Amino acid sequence: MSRVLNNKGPVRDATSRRVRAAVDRLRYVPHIGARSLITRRTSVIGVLLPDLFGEFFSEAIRGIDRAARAAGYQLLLSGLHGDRAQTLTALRSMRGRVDGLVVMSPSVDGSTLSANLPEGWPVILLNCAVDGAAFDSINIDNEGGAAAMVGHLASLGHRRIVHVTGPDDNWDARERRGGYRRAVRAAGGEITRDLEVPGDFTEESGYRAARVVLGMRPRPTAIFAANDAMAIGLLSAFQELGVRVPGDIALGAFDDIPLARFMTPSLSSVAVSIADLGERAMKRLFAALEDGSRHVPCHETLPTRLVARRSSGSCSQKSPPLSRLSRTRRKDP
Amino acid sequence: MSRVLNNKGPVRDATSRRVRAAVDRLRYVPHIGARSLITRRTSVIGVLLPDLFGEFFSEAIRGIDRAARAAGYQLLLSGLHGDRAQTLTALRSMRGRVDGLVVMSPSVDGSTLSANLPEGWPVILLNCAVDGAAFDSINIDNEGGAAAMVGHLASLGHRRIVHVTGPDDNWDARERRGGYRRAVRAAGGEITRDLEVPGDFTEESGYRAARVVLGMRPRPTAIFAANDAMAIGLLSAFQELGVRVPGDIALGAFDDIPLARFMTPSLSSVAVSIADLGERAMKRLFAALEDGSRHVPCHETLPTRLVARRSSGSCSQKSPPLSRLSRTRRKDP
DNA sequence: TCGCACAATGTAAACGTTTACATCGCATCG
DNA sequence: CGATGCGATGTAAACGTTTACATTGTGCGA
Repeated sequence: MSRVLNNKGPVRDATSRRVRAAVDRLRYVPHIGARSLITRRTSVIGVLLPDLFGEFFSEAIRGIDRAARAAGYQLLLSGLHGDRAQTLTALRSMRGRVDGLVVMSPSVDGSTLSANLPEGWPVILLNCAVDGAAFDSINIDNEGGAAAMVGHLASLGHRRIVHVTGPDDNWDARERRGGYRRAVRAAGGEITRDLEVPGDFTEESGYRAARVVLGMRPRPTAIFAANDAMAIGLLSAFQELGVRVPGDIALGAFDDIPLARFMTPSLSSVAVSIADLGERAMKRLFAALEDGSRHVPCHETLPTRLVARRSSGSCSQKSPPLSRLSRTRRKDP
Repeated sequence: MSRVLNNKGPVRDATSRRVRAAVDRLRYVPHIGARSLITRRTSVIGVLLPDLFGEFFSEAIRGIDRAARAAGYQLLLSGLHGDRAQTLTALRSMRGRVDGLVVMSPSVDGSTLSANLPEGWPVILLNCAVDGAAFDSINIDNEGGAAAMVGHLASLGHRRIVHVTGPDDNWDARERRGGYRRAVRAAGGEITRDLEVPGDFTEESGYRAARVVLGMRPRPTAIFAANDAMAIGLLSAFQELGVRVPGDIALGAFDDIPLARFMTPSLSSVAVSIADLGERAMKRLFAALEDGSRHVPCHETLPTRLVARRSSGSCSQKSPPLSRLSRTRRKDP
């Protein structure tokens, strides 16, 4: 019976033993679905991610899972592939299955989201272009990180700095471009639309951007790529074309994926602890869950860290120190 | 009412419209949890993974999610950190929440698993050390892949080939060691316990193994690392110590993570399509779901592909071809 | 005109838990 | 000795759906 399994209400010791014996004998396991119907809590958190791809995603999940496990929650995962209808479907099928929601969707606009999100649900938005106080949110300091990288390049003497952008409909991309512009302006550098080469966060678009950049006159002396993947594409192209980095042109990027330090030359980038982002989001979600309906949404911005390596020309370090090795632990082959 | 939402039973057009109007007006959304109580299906698949870490895991999830989404299923994710009790807890809290299970757990033994798995549940085992016909299973051809890599090294003239192993309790690791031994024997090479250096799949253990290998007399001419992460550790150590690869010592590994081709020198490895593994598993699971109780468990082994790059000394290719670039697409920064 | 078949709709049981409440036995106290 | 209170246990309603079944309404052939 329910009272002995959950230690609720008074129950005599003998009875408890008798019940437990029967439970064992019949291999009875409670049906969690039925329980959550009456309890109105599922111990499940819904997680909506933009794309199930690459290090970024896996890091985010790792942080989220760590916090969830610690709090006794499970994760209902959904990777929404940018499609609006799919987002809606995913949201809908979460109803009645989850206690709260973590949504990371840099390319979905705020109104769509808030229109389809259930009223009273605890929701944490990660890196969403949603303004206002409607929901809790945690964002990466894209603007500050980008400005730091561009400032770093400027401090090395560069004044003609190209920015290879991310997609226009991506919130992170827009923020990073903003940081780029601010830093260029602050450094008294040149700021034109021509210096912004459109990309889409893929390696391939970086590869293509390389030729565009090399065609510019006078040739820019530095590039800030909006993410590491595009920087890798740029490096590949430069290597093929015999352009030396950072000798002929300096390069900085954003994300600091594990690959970055293994590139030749090693890639200067802006690091952000994605796992922390996820873990933090969950902690806030649990807090909101406790507070119930009387919860004031709050907004947080996670700082970034500039990692100067060889591609920006600031550092002559040859090999990575061992201390960083252990970070990339892989339990599974 | 249920009949109009699900298009079951006869219902007049006018009534249907009237009901739908009310549904819209009240913003009614069905409670999926309650529905699954009576229908006895949840449209959710439980996924148990060894560790939520790195490319390997994210690729697996990606394949699983792709197939699940296509079939209208959602994913209940759980990363079990090797702990037996946690595995049991995870399994238990899946009861009543999922229609089927995908379990990837290279370090859990078969008896533990089959003892705690519900009787009639459709379950697919990935890379598990579970023998017999109890459950469906899909495995990677670790043995064959390892043998291919070692054979590749032998064909380049190497006879004294070291194997840096994975953890002993890991099924993949044991299989790969078996492949190593078979290939060495077949090539008439030296086969001693001394040539097997213990590792644990981490970069750090690879780094440490490097010094062990360099201390051997006569010095081995080639190394087969049981996974890429350890090979990266080896490369770091060799670089620091001024040992040239493949000049002084050749190196081959296993997994072909995206990083492999960006290392200097680029890393020869054994590729396996993890995403395919996941997708395949889901398809089989759905098939089992259809068949109901009358389903014969079947076992499958996924082939691997040898990718010879510079670290093994077989190939002088300098930069990766563009065609491979698009594979590493990252939607999110 | 009266059944009759059949389509449309209303009704209630069922799924497997939790929990509020009723009941019962027992000891203590007036 | 009977009333009171309390700890232990039994009972049934509730959660939000689906579905089998009962009921009602309608047109049609006999």
